[in-house]
Amino acid sequence: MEKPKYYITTAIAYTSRKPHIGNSYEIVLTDAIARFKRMQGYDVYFCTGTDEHGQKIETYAKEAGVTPKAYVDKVAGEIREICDLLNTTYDRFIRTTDADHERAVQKIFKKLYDQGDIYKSEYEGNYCIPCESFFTDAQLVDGRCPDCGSEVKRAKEEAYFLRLSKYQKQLEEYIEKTPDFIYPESRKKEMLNNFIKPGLQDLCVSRTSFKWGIPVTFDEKHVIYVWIDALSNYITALGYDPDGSSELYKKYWPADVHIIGKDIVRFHTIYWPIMLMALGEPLPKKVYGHPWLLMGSGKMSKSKGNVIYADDLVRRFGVDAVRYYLLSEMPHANDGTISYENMIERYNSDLANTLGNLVNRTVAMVNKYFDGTLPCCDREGDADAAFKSDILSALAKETEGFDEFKIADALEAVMNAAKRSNKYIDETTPWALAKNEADRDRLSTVLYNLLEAIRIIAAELTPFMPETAEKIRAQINCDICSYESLKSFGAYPIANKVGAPTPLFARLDAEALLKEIEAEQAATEADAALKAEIEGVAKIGIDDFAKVDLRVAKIKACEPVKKAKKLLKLTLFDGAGERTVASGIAKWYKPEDLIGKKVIVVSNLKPAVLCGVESQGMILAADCAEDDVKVIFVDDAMPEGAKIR
RNA sequence: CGCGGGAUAGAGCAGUUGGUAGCUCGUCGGGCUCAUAACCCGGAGGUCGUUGGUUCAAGUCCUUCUCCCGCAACCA
Repeated sequence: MEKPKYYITTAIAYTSRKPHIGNSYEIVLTDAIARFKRMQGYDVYFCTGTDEHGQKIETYAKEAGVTPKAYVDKVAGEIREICDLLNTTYDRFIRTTDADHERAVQKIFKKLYDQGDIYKSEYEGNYCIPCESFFTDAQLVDGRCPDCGSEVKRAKEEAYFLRLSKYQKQLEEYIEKTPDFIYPESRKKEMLNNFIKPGLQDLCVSRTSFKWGIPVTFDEKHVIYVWIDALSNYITALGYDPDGSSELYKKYWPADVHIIGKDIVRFHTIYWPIMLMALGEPLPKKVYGHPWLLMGSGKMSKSKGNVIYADDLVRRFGVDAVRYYLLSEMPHANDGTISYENMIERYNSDLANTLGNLVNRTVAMVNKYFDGTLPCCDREGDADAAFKSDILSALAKETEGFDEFKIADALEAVMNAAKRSNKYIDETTPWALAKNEADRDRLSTVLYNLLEAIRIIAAELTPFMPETAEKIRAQINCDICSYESLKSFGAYPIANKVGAPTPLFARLDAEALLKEIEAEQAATEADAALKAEIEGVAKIGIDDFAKVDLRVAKIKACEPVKKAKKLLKLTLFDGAGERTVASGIAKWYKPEDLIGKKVIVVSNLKPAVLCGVESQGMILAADCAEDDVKVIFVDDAMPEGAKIR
């Protein structure tokens, strides 16, 4: 019988910069599922890759002084290295700059255009000249540019559009009729209520404002914008072609699941299905929007200085420990937090103590009492039936966990089997049996049961920790690990001679390690700060500084800005008159703290509209620490309007 | 009232269709000595954020408020 197929994908990673550990979670998660499905007997195709076009990359490349292609080659290389470092088993690593992808995307675009689903029109919007950007009416703030506050001009730009509206109803029906399509469930409502039901606007799918993209074949001044380019990777990777797709495509499409971050659920459950409908192709069966991995309390970001990279973690803890930690610590729906403390704790208690020690003590006993080979396995005892049944029940729990994308639960089921095995050792006290020659067969049976349990555990652990599973198999000298062999007890060959007991995970000294990490972080932070100082701030001449007009001003009035969390609206007297300034300091100051105080205002800053308030300048404040800002107050004796230089 | 998610033991989290509040770590006590100062058992610790309600019964359903966090947007 032919194996059932299973097509699984991650989102493709944007090649703007090196991804941090949060970005890497997705590939590990997907890999665990892919490996499990393979173990279950599915014919799995696992696709991941990189999204490499767009204006942002064009800009970054320019800043770096290299071509966009050179830039993305470098970052895509880094991303792929991380995937490999994390021991992930993707079948294809697609890049949106791959020739086959580009060709297919152009054909898709043409097909949709020819059949009228893509049409040429004008992007009519409000154009801000300084920002060189278009904004919709909804984006404008008081009729001005939301970025710089300048006046905008009604302008038109030629662009191609995809008719989302035409498929809206069809999509709505599909989502409602396919309850499993969007997962977790909570996101489904969000999509339907917030985006689909209010009505879909046709999607702008081309750009003329930058060049770094796949050209539209029949209209060279346009490049294909991210949607059609990036989303279609899931089919082009398999060899989709409007003129006749590959066998690979016919075999694997539709995807069984797209694993993506929760932030892009919208694109995958609205734009992508509609593209497929327009192409007349089947829709993916499921889209799983996984939660975010947070570092400490906030999202990981470079500016917060709390970024952790996969390679740092792997270097310190080993690849399987990192995989274990990511997979066990992430809830299936809520965001998860990671920290070094927690990571070390889990490493010691779960990997070193529970799992590593179980294998170690068992193998040690088999060697110590029987020289590595057990004589028999048929002297049953009271504890055995319950033990075997508990061990065997792990498989169903693990399977259920994977089926529901509750990967941490699946992993926990396996680790519980290891705990159960430790308990069995206590129940049967092999060291006591060893003292009595009459109990020799019983002792052998107990150890056999343990080896068999370990065999099962190692197999079940493979999707999460492939290297460790392999090490365990080497120690027990048995590589029987098929899914079928996990359903009943006793596949371990009695005649096998076990290897030498070698600790799988050495315990970590938490205190020493944390100290070391702290020191290292402090060093890199200092490095980064220094670097920023040297590189980030270019030297300016006195004439540049002279362009900035700083004045002493008195705060006459102050109030919070409605609909803005961070802004305070200040009314300043600068000697010549009153002016309004919006300042993002609401978190640190109350209006009454400020009224009457004197501050420094940048008086010749171009006005900007923020949350409906026109801000005519800015007041100076210092970033004192992570998340701490202090306004610079000046001596009350300084007259309003005094120029500062 | 912009949208959405949270608030459960010292910490981190589970709690499906309402029916005795659980897990991991930590902590305290005990057991064991095969093993990586590991393993096993037990105890303590929670008015499930707040107010009111529905019900025989509410962590779970409805309601008031408070506080956190994402997104949108705005740290001029």
